[in-house]
Amino acid sequence: MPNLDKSLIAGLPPFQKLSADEMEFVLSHARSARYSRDSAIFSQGELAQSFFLLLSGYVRVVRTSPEGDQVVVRYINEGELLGIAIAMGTPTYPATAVAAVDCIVLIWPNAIWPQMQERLPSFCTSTYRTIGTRLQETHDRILEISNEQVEQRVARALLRLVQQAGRKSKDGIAIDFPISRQDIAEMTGTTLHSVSRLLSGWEDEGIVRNGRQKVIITDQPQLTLIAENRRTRRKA
Amino acid sequence: MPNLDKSLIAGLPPFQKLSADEMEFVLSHARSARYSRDSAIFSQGELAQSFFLLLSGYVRVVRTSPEGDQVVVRYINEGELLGIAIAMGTPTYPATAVAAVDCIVLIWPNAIWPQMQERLPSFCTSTYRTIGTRLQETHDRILEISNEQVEQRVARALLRLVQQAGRKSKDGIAIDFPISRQDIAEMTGTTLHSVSRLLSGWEDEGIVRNGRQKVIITDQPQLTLIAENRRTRRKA
DNA sequence: CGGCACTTTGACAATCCTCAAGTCTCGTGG
DNA sequence: CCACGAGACTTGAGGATTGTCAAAGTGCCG
Repeated sequence: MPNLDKSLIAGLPPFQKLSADEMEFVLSHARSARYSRDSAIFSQGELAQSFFLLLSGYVRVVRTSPEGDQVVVRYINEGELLGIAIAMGTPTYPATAVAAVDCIVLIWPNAIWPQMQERLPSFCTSTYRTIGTRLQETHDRILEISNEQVEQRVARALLRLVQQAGRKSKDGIAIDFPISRQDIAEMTGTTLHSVSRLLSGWEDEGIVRNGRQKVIITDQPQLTLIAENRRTRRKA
Repeated sequence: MPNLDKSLIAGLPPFQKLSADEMEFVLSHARSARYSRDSAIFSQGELAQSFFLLLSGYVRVVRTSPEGDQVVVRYINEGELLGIAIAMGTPTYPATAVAAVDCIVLIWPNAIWPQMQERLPSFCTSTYRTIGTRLQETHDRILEISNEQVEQRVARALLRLVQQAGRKSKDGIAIDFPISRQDIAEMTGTTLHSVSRLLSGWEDEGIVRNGRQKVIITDQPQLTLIAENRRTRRKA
């Protein structure tokens, strides 16, 4: 196993308060792996044997219903944990994680979780905070889907993506990973057709620029207006 | 402070594995309180200073958006924890808890959480499992709202209520607490009007019997059919 | 260069929300 | 005990939003 350097994880929230020794301990039990774009890091229903930290790239987490419908649960950024079924007492992964771009992850076997709980309480606290935050974000999403129009929801989703994974390009702010209309639809509870229509309309108004699996936001203030104005009927 | 008897909590999942001494310890830090119907146990945004266990009654947990829209996050049953912001590292309560009927709760100050973490790991593990389960249920709800019609969603919500708080009555299975059309609407992301129409229709078909803040399910198999029989929203 | 996946766009329709007007139930106070 | 009022519920009409169906572009990879 290659040596993993402390600089990989130093400064990341989960490891914020750890001493050099403790980071050594953490890394000594981790291995790293590379996942190429569109490959699965773990799959829904699979027995959870490890938990993960994303070192580089972006991961899309997808949940599938028994009927085969899907939603995008979230996108994971660099430095975030994923697959932490062990911390939730779940024997299997509750969703599927797919590399949205080529990714590098650290992997720990679930077996060391008890030790970490004992020796690194600050790490665990951080993990539980992460789960709590995600629960609340999910509730906010239910509020959104329940009470807002498709237009607002898509606008908000884009703004969140900009916030989370925006990268300055010369035309505006681009989402830093490939994302399809279908993906956006699965984030907002609508269809790819509606998303496509909205994006086309916004492009005509100079708010975004569209491409294949690509969205560039060129007028964020205007998009924010759309997200907040419930029920602004704009005509051609 | 009145003496709290171990029999109050013995057998409840969070305290399953505790010794008599440990239960003594837990109870020595708890106080009990009574909340009358429609009163708030804690409020969204309020500084979280305690966590709770519902001994008797039912509690409705509601989340409100900045715009004032509400959704019912869940109903809490007897024996369940609520207001466990401390376990999620949240300084304030993320939702409001309202007594759906007269309730009795146990209350612990957040200050003793660190001690419990240290002395009663099984209790904490159970708490984290609870949070994990709720996160997954919430994701399932997003799947439902995103992909199913109003009719299916309301049917499913009723079935879940039956499962969770069904009580045999001579006509069928009644929901064991008062629940309005508006409440059901806020559970399913629709309007009280749509819920009312559906329930009226189902009453005509002999599937339910309706009353003021009351629903009795008389034909559960038929309702299950409605919940599952969905016009799929699938794409090519 | 061919094929595939992604995207766009039009036409149409239905689900479900909004608005509006009642009716019914129940608790409270006279 | 009865009347009253407020909150809960029902129901109808109408139409906007947005999903469905269909078909044709378009960019990209091998």
